[in-house]
Amino acid sequence: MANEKKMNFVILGLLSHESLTGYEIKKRMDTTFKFFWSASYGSIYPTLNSLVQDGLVTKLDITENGRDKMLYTITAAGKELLKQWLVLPVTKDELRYETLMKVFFGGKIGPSLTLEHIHNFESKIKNDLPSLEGAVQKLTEIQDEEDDHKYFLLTATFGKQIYEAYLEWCEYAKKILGGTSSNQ
Amino acid sequence: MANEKKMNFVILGLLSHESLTGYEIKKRMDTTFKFFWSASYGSIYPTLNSLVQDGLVTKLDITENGRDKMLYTITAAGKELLKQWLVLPVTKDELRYETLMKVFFGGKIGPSLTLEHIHNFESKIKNDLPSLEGAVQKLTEIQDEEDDHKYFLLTATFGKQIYEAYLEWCEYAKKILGGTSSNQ
DNA sequence: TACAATATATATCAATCTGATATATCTGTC
DNA sequence: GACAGATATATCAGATTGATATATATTGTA
Repeated sequence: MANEKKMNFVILGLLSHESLTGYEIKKRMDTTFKFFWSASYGSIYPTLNSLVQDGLVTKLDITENGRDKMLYTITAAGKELLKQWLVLPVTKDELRYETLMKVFFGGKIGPSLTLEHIHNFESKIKNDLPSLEGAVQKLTEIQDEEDDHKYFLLTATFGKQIYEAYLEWCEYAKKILGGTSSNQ
Repeated sequence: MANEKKMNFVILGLLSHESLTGYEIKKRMDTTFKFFWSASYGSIYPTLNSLVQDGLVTKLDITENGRDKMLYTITAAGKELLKQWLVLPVTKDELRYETLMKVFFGGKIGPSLTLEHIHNFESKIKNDLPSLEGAVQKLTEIQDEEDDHKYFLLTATFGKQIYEAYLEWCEYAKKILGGTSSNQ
């Protein structure tokens, strides 16, 4: 249990909220989870198959609008295993920023080319920030005390706050690197 | 070139500053790079061998204190390839926080158990913050305009600022989750 | 109406990386 | 002299990515 792969639990978690297809699971990752987790189809589909094999999820072949889909639903055993995993201590929190790596070695290419990486980073953050702000706004308005919304609000707020910190750092970086006229 | 693995360039970058053993490379990752990049021995040693094969790095078998070491040194070709990679646009910046995942699904286990994850997260951040603050302090005092220190300062400052943002979020999370008396 | 572009949907695989494990020597200390 | 901890290298099963392939439905537009 302790060393089972995490993708199992990420998918069980999503399915604990509602039944989904593999494609929909990928979409959730690319939107809701975007800033703290990601996964590729190459891990989602094989994981779903193994979860079915282990009786943690059931697979239903449905046809919608003349299109074939596999709808996955979590079982009681799946819910139980998810809970067991959720209480285990976190094993890894990882930040892997290629931008920071290129900034670290920026002395090899000079301030002007390094600033390009920082501008690209800033653009991506500015592009993603509004959806996080919207999520925080929407979740703040909900008053329901019983629901999961508190937890969703916490993750969205995390994203909003660190993205704002990123933008502050970008301003600082531009000040530090932009003051020089040399390009190499 | 565009799709060569990143570990090549991380190692070339470190070796562009000074010659190192595989063990020392790992140590740099675990200290200096800790908060924005990591690597295991299982990728470092094989990568070093392939870099030697490609003529980007030379390997020197030395004996120090009666102990055998392999010292790796970057070649001119290696320096050139590193520069070419550094100017390429960043392909991926990734945050993968298991803590956030467990907070997101916190409704399944309740506020009390979710708070434990947040406390653990907070402890780790508080433990790592002083070394980042020390690095920022030290690098700020350096006045040398020609050196790489500006770039090191930028990465250290990034770490300091986001770690501070994390701690602010922890306070907020404790307020949101701590106010309830229910434990499930 | 025809066409292109995009979204929906699943599947597979080589290349890569992690985490664990193994082995061996050196250093400090009790 | 026994033990823990640091130094040093190596390998491998299992997990994951990024690319690629295939096929149908929907939407916009000319």
